[in-house]
Amino acid sequence: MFLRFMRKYSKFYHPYFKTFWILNVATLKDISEELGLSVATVSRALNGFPEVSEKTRELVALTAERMNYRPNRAAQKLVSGRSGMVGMLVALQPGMSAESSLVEVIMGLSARLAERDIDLVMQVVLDEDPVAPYRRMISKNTLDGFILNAPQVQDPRIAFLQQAKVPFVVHGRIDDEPSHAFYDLDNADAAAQAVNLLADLGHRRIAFINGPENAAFANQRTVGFDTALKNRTLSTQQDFLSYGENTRASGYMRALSLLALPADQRPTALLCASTALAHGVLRAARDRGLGVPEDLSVICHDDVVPVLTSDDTNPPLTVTKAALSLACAPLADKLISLLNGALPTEQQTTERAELIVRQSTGPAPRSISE
Amino acid sequence: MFLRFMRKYSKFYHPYFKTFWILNVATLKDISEELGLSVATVSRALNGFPEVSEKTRELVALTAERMNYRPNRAAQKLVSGRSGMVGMLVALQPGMSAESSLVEVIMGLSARLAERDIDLVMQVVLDEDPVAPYRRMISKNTLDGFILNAPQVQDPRIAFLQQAKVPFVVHGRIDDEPSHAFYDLDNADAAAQAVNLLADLGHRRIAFINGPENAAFANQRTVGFDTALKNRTLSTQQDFLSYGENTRASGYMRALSLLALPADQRPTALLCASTALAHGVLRAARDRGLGVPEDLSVICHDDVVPVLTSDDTNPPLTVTKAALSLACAPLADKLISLLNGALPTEQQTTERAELIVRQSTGPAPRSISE
DNA sequence: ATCATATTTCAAAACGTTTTAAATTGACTT
DNA sequence: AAGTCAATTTAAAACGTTTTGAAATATGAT
Repeated sequence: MFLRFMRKYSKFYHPYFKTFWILNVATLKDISEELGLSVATVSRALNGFPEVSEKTRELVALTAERMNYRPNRAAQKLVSGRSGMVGMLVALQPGMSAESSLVEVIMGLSARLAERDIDLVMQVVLDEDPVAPYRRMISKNTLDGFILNAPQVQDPRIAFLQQAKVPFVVHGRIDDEPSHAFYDLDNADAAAQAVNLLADLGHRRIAFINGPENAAFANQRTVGFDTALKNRTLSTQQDFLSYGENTRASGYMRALSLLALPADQRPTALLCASTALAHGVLRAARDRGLGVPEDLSVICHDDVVPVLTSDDTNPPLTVTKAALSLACAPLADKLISLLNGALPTEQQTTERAELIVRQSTGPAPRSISE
Repeated sequence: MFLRFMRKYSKFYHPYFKTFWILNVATLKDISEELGLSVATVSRALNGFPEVSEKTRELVALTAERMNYRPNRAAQKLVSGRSGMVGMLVALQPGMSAESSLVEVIMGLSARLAERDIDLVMQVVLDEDPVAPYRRMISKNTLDGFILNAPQVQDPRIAFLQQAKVPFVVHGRIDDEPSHAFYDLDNADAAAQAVNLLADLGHRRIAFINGPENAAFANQRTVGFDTALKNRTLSTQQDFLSYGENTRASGYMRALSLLALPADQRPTALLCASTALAHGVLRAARDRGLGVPEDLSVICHDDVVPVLTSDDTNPPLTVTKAALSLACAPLADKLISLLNGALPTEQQTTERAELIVRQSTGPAPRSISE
C-alpha cells in the first residue's frame, strides 16, 4: 500500500504518464460503435481494401471525417512496423555549424515529405563513429528510412544500412555504379564542362581548388577534371589540384599560394568546387593585384544557396549551376518509393549542371599563356 | 481465396507492411524468458521502480545490455501516451529560405535533446494559418511537445497550444509576464544598454533600425529604446524608428533614407536590431561618404551566428551580444521539465546581453551634435 | 512454530491498430 | 427450395510496452 503511494509521488515515479491532449481524437472503436460495425471493417474501409462494400466504405469515410478520426501512429507502427517517419542524421564537427546548403535541403525535404504525411526526424550527431548514430536510431525502431547526405568515398554508413536492410536514399553517390538509391549531380561532367570552357578560352594551366578529399563529390569532380584535361591534351600538374574545406577562408589561402608562383608558372585559370571557395579566390586575386578575368579566370560550381551568391560578386562569376533545392523533391520521392517496395537500383537519378558564362572568365592572358 | 491473392498483389494492397530490419532487437519478453522472470518485473527493473530487489535489477540491467534491448517507442507511446519526440514547426514564406539563426538553434536543440534520448521532428510549414500545422500534428498524436520560435505580438499558436494543454516552450516571449515557458533575451535591456552607451558618448539624435513590426522581440526592443531615451531626457522622433526585414538589404535601404537628411537633422547614431542590418548600414554610410564612427556611430545586437559576424567588419562593430547557441540547452531542458510535469511559470528564463564596445561607436560629432 | 507485515514477483488487462481465419449474408443455379 | 459460390463482415490474435491488483516470498516478532 505504501509502495503504491510511493510510486505515484516519489521521485521514482516513472516519468511516462498519461495523455496530455484534451483534443479528442476518435478511435476506430468509436467509429465502429457509432455505426454498429466491427473495428475490422472500419479499418478496412478506411484503408481502401477491396472487400468492403461501396456503401459501407462511404458511410465509414463520412463518419470518420465527422468524428475527426486520425489513425494513431504508434498503434499502426506497433502492428505494421511502420511509423511514417524518416530520419536525417547530420554529422557536425564539434563547434562547427551546419553548412547553409544542408539547411536548404533539410527544409525542402521536410516540406515535400509533409505533403505525403511523413515526418522528418532531424538529429545532429557528434559521434566520431559515423555508423553509431544510425545503429542507435534503428534499434529504437522508430524510423522507416533515412536520407543520407555528404557521402564519403568509402562511406561505412551505406554499407551498414544496406546490410541492415533499412531503406535509404543518398544525396550524392558513393561510386559510379552504386547499388543504392540516390539523387546526385553529375559532378564529373560539371568539372569537365568547366575545363572545356577554359580550354576553349586558351587556358593551359588550369588549377582546381576542390572540396574535402574524402568527400565523394570531390573525387568525382577530380575524375571529370582529369579526363577533361586529358581529352584536351593538357597536362595535369600535381600541385594544381588541392583538396580542402569548402570555405571562403580556405579558398583564399589556397589561391594565395597558387598565385604566389612566378607569372609564367602560375595557373591562368582557377576552377573552384563552390562559390564559397570562389569568393575567397576573388579576394586573393585582388590582394595579389591580379585582374579577373584579364590575368586570371575564375569558374566555380554554384549550388545556389542563398547566403553566398555567385552573381553579385565583382566580377560576376562564371559557374556550373545546379540548385540544391531541386534535389529535395526527388530525394523525398525516391525514399517514399523505397518504402513502398521499389528497388534501390530503380531509384537513381543523375542531374546535369548548367554552364552559365558570366564575367569572371576570359581568354587566357597572351603574354603568359605562350 | 481470390481476394486473399488480390490483397497481396493488387494496387489495393495496404501500403503498410512488415518490419524491414534484420537487426534483432530484444523485447522485454525475450529478456524475461531468458531470466525466467515476468515481463512486468523486467519492465520495472529497467525503469527504476523501487519495488524490485537490487539483485534482480542488476541482473536484468546486465542481460538487457547484453541482449541489446531497446524499448520499442511505439509500444511505449501506445500505452503511456508519450512518444519521446518533440516537434519544431518552422514557418517559411514560400520561396524564402530559413534564417541561419534558426538553423543554429535547431542544430543545438537536436543535439541537446538527443542527449536525453528525445528526437526532434522538424517540419517546414507553408500554411498561411499559423495554427493549422500544430492542430495537424497534435491530432496525429505523435509528439510530446513543441518548441516555438519567433513569437509574434499576439501569437495565436501560443493561445492554441495552451488551450490544447500541450507542453511547449517558446524561444522568446509574447509579453512581459507570459504564462508560458520561455527562454528569452532581455530585449528591452539590450536596446537600453545601447542607447545608454550612445547617450554617454553625447549622441542626441539616435535612430533605431528595428526588426519586423509584428515580431515580439522587436516590440520589446522598442520599449527598451523608448524608455531609455526618456530616462536620458532625449526626445524620440517618430521617423527615427523603422521596422522591417532583418536583412542587409533592408538595413542598407533604411539607412540610406535616414542619412539623406540634412546634416543637422540626421541621426548621429544608428542602433540596429541585427548584424545583418548593421552590415547594410555600414555600406550605406560608406556610400554616403560618412565615416564610422567619426560622422556616424553604429551599434547593433549580435546573435552570434556564423554567417554574418560583427567583428570582421570595417570598423568592427560595437554590439550588445548574446549568442543564440546558448539558448538551445535551456530550451531543451525546459521542455523536458515540462514533460515531466513542471509548471510553465517555473520554466522561464531571461538572459541579459553583454555590451561589447568596438570601433563603430564614438563621440557624437561636435559640429552637428550642438 | 506461527502469525503479521513488508518486500518482491506475477498474471492479465490495456493502449489502437492490422490481419488472419472463420462466419455470415447475398445472389445465382438447379 | 436447396445448394453453391462469391461478397461482405466479424471475432480474435498480434504487436511490445506499462500498470493494476493479486499472489508469493521473505522478514521479524511473538
